[in-house]
Amino acid sequence: MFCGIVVPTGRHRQNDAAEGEFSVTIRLPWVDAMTVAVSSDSLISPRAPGASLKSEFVAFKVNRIVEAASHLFYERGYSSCTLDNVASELSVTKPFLYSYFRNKEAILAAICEVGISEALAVLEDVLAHDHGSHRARLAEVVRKVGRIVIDRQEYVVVYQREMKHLSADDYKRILRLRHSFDHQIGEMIREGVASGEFREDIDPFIAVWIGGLISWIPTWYSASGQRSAEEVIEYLVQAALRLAGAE
Amino acid sequence: MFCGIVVPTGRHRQNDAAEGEFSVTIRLPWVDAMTVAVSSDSLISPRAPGASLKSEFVAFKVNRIVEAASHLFYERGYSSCTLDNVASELSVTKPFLYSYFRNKEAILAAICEVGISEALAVLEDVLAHDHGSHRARLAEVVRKVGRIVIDRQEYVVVYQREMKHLSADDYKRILRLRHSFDHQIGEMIREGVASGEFREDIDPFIAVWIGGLISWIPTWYSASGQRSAEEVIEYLVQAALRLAGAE
DNA sequence: TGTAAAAACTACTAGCAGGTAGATATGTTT
DNA sequence: AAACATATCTACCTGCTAGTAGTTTTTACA
Repeated sequence: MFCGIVVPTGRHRQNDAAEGEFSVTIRLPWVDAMTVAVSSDSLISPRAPGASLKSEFVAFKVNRIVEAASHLFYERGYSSCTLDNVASELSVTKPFLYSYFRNKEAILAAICEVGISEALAVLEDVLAHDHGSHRARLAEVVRKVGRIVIDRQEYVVVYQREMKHLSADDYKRILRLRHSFDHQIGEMIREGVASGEFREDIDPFIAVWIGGLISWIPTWYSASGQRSAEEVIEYLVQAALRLAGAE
Repeated sequence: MFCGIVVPTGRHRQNDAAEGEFSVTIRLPWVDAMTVAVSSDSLISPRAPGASLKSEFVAFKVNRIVEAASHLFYERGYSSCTLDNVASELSVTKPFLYSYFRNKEAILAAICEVGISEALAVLEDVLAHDHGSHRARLAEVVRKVGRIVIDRQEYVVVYQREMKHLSADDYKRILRLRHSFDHQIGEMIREGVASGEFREDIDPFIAVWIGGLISWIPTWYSASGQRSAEEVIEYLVQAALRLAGAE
């Protein structure tokens, strides 16, 4: 709609009530990172119900910024990539970015949050449902998280490499998400061992090794390479089960 | 000796012949990255035989620079870390660095080369000796490379994260080393499968998964953490053998 | 079509960081 | 001790980049 960022929609309509409600969350014009991951639609998460068209516009633009920045941060590194680079990638100008993000670091925080919050959501979804066995549950978590790190490849790599540039507050917030994820994975494996489905003689920190398998994928996987994402994920699941001694 | 970089030696002696010979390799004062990894002593590789005392001084200072830069690049990232930071870490000045390295990127190249060239040396050493079985040979390679990535933790992480900032030439040179390493590991595993010692139904790219296990260690291992390096390495070997189906 | 509000832009600043020229200090040899 | 060579430093330049103030353009709606 504006300057290369075309909002995909039909008619514009003002919804004052909804806008008022939502401004608590969106905090225009300083959209903070937390909100980004939750409120954006197509790329990052489902449309927030009850959001006004206007806030959807904002979420859409925020998303496009995060997407473009993620790609450039991935290629050139966070510190070497200028906001002018990001802006020109989107055919907008730097002050445009500043009307959606407090500063450069806030864009990074939004990127870092994508991968980990999606992984956490998937994990909690799997844990909430019954899968018959601990083995099946582990396989399902690994399969889904594997899918995320492949789909969000650039986000994940940027997160891994550039997290040190986050402000203290953002760093703590994102680390909390990460710890919650790690903790739940660890628990899941402990339960599998206790149930007798996984071998008892495995490394008590086996979750770390499985995490390595998964975390390393985004650095070597190439969408244009020989192996399809599906193939990689199947072998990943096989490798994870073998590490857990649950073949 | 000068300004915080104390060369640990007794007397100074001039050895014109040796100096002349060596200047081919050392190329004073523009020591390039290749030479660094080969010519430096205590930290990176054994003393080059026949080197003059003078060239040892140079190698020592180059080493100290690489060490300090590696640490700061690890903590702050390559692009965010200034050469003034590196210089003040060593209590020297920026032009001092420039008399040992062509530019900032050359320091990065030296860092990147440490881990991969050591790993390659270890791999070729293991392959040159008989280990009785393919299983034992794989275990030995994994054990030794695991030790390197732990000992050279910061170097390896900087390499993984910052390689994109290398000049095209340095990039190509270091990537060649890396490819040679990957290729030989792949061959080793193929031989193990062919011999019947490893399972046949494993992922043909299993070396990539084992590589992930190893490459991920430097990002989570902490020398001050609960687990000793030896313990981590033993579990690493166990995990690698299990992935190869060679328990 | 006119008008007010929102969105985006142009043009700028201040500070920083890579890199260098020339001065100074240190060591060596006779 | 003088003279030369080497090593290191001081002081600077230049280009770049995060962030901003104020102006212009676009949109929504009467």
